[in-house]
Amino acid sequence: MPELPEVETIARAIEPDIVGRTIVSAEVLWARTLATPSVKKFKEQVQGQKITGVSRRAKYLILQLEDYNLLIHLRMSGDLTIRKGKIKPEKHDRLVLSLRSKNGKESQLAFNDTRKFGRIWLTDQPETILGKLGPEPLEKKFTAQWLFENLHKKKRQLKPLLLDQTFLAGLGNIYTDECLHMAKLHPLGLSNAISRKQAGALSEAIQSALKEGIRRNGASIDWVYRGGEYQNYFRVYDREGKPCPVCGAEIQKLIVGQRGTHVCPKCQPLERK
DNA sequence: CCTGAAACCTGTCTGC
DNA sequence: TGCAGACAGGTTTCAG
Repeated sequence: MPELPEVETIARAIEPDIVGRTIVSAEVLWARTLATPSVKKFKEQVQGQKITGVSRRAKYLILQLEDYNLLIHLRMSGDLTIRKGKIKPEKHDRLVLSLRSKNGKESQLAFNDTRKFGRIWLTDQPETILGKLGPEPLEKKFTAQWLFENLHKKKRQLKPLLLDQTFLAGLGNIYTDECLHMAKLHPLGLSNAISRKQAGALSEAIQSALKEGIRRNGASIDWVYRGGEYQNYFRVYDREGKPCPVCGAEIQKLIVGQRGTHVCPKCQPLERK
């Protein structure tokens, strides 16, 4: 499910329900969910910590605790939900934090992750994990100029490069297809062949696709539903065989960097190779 | 440096 | 109906 707009949506949704609460205990139902530290240390260290803030960097959710940061990466199928009271874990719950508010109300923050790819880190050195990420596409460091210069430092296929979180942070398979279509660029185009004008169009497209995703509370597909609506506005993603909203040509599906990739053959021509 | 393949997992859908 | 195979929003690691 989660790319930048979905993670942002979840961060905003859970923030009011968890900030100010104290973690009473932790239940770890799938040990490998914990990237660091060990289950034993995790339980000891997290217990008694008050949650002081919630934020997002790239696709990581960050729960700020008094003495640590709790980093959560949802990967393919992870989700976070708040449950009131004391209840049994649900199917596919991998880690559950029991919380208590000032007035003694109990609730739980559950990390549910069907495919078990998600990871959680408890650390006082978040930079060791977040430090290698590229810029946030919605922050001021990310400009048309920055994008042009950095695309030209590499000679890589556009789509895999945009998916590379050390290059730019937050895009995933859906939003990359959408923004390449908006910018009329082919996913297999080479990064160093992009003109200034194309880089400008791409930077605009990236920001507008992500902002639209956030505005619509992300995309909800399959079994994960958060009330997001962006899936109803896909231009190319998951629309193989359907008409391009711009020119009416049939959307084609191909594989790029092992990922299903959707393009309009007319709007996004591939110039040679 | 760049690309592609495989691995990590479970569930759903498609085609025979 | 059953079953094999493909595929799914992400990332890491390895081979060439």
